Amino acid sequence: MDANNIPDIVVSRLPQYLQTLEQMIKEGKQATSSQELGERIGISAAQIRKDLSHFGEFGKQGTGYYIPFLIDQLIAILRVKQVWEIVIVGAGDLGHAIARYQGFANRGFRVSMVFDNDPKKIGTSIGKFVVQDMTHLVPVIHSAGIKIGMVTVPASMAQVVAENLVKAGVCAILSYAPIKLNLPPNIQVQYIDPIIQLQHMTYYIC
Amino acid sequence: MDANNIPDIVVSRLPQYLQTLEQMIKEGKQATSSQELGERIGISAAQIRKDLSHFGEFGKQGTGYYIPFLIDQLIAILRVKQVWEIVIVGAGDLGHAIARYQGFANRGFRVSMVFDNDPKKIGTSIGKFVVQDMTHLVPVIHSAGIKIGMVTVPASMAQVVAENLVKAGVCAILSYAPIKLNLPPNIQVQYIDPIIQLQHMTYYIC
DNA sequence: CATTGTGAACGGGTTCACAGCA
DNA sequence: TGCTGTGAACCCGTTCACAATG
Repeated sequence: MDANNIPDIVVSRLPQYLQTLEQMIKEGKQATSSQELGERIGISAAQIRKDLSHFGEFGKQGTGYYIPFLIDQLIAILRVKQVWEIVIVGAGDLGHAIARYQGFANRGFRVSMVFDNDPKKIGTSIGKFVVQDMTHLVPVIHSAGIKIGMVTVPASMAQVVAENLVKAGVCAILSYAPIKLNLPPNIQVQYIDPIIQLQHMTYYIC
Repeated sequence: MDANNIPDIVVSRLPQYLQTLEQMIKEGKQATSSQELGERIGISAAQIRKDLSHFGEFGKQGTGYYIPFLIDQLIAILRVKQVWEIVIVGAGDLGHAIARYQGFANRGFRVSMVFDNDPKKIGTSIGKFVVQDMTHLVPVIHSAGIKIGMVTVPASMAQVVAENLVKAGVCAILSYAPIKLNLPPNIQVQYIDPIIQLQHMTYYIC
């Protein structure tokens, strides 16, 4: 069990483990093995054992892993024991879809606010949210203490929006805009761009 | 320049290169170097040169790369010279958002059809599409010759939907459902699950 | 003279294989 | 007996460093 130099690629697999284990619980399973989990996810059993060993000893020889316990450990490691509030910037189709998505609950997140700069959208309702004016973004988010932002504005606005989120104290950004954001190194950034993934697949296709 | 054993991780970077190069063109740039491109994307210059060298010699010593030429080569390598038709299964909020997204054009893709199994949705319009009955999914997609599908149905339906897409001749699937799909190995599958990416970030956050 | 393309060196993540334990 | 945790071996992608060249 290392102290604190865990490879990022290991961390990136933990949410997958968590997702699959929660699926197993839904199916009524109580226990599993590194082999079973590996087959299900599509990686080797040794990989899973080695990954988990960075954080502790969660299994029992001869028995495997008790799923509720392992889930609990992963939730603690990934720091999703608490529920993180999320702000969405961009109330277009995509922002709408995310704001209304029911899948955040029970996985550690909750959408709390939605912003846009379009006067036609400001003040309108999306589910239980009222779209707020982006002009007030920095102070509002700051005083709410929200640390995670999702960017669903057009590419041309994404950089400015991201910078404002950082000013507001946000330190993790998930961007749907197809451009690289330039932000301080202490800010976590991840991207979702379906076209990048589609182009990856067309290289191999048929 | 290898024949055909290019590491998948290399392929996965090509769409990023393409995206950044297209951005550069928009900014009026005509030429670049591995160093400049690398700084922009956040990877080393050697990495970029080595990656590209798998496919050919696209640069000039002392000069760098002529951007329009490199873009053209990448488009050919990724097989997005043609426009790929896409079918969306699931006409919920997310399916709506994707169907109406204007960003596919010029990047090699076009949404062609939308399906759902909800009688209330079948027959309604989303932009220029009429939502079709999922019951007819297999023959309709098959005869249209569509090879790429996007799955935007609830997790509980995703596996069945994906299997139907495969039956219909689809060989690349981009799934937004938070479960691992079990499909034949010759089918390309990619996933988009924002929560997985959020949990990855919360490990490091603040 | 700046920058590419590339063989060689390096490094770190993955796999192996087995001791240890329930 | 079955399966974990882990040091060691292995492998493969990244970086280095430089000859080649427009």
